[in-house]
Amino acid sequence: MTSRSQGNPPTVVAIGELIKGREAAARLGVLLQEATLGNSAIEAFNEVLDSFSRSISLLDSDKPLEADQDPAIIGVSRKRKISPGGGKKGGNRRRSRPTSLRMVPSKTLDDGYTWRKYGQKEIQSSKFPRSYFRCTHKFDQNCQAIRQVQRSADDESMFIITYMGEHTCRDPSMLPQIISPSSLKGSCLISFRSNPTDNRQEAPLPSSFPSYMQECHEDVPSNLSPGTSLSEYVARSAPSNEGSKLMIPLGSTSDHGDVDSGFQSSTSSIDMDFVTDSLEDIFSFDHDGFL
DNA sequence: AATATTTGACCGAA
DNA sequence: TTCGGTCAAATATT
Repeated sequence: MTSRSQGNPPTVVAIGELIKGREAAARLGVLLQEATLGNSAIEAFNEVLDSFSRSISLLDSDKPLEADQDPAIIGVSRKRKISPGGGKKGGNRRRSRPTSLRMVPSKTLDDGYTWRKYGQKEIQSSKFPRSYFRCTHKFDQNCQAIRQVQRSADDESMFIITYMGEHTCRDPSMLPQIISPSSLKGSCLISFRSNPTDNRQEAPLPSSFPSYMQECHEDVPSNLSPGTSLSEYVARSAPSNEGSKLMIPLGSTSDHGDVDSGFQSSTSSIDMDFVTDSLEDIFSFDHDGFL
């Protein structure tokens, strides 16, 4: 049955509606960015998202958001239970709570990283299946980044991409385009469409569906029960206006106590440095439309 | 041949 | 128990 907030159907439905509204607002945010509107517009947009998130977390009292913090980056720590497992197939290790979580609405699945799909699952609260990706370099370089991709319940041309963990890999093929994969502010997304050298997709979205065929094929079985009620923790950004500068939200590494990974310490900051630096140089970001 | 995806089973948490 | 996340064999793609 409805796992979270069960036993309270109206609330569940309300939450679902709020989540839909939030997704729609998030999409609007993308458009706002593309339109390069002023700060005030984006601020207003952020407020809308914030209201949605707050309402959702209020209603969903069973699962209070880690509020007060930037909801777009929920850092939680739970010890992973290592079960002997041994021999048997199947996931004997359920994913321990990620050190960071960011939800990003996007039209394309390309974010400059290389992902390997490792699963797909129909989920109760959505009519579309959820796909699970891990970084291609998980074993290569012990990169712990994963992401979940799900088509938006409201607008199937949009995806809600949930990033968990951080990239500790340094794949040369992705360096020049690493550029803020999850954008800033958690719910806004930058659409970079400039990488002639790389064959990675990046679709301007000509037709109805995004062309993200390079590494993933969401086929959308497109039939499932009419999941009216969603129950996801929705992450959103807080008005943390750092410096109106583009920033790569790799961080928030503050404290995971649980993931091993020996060498991830400084890599991210190095990359950030490199990226921000070269980006400003190459692309000359003057996005005043950004916060 | 190597590499990536699909898909059902397994597992832990709620 | 159900639900969602992961594994890994089978299959597809390169």
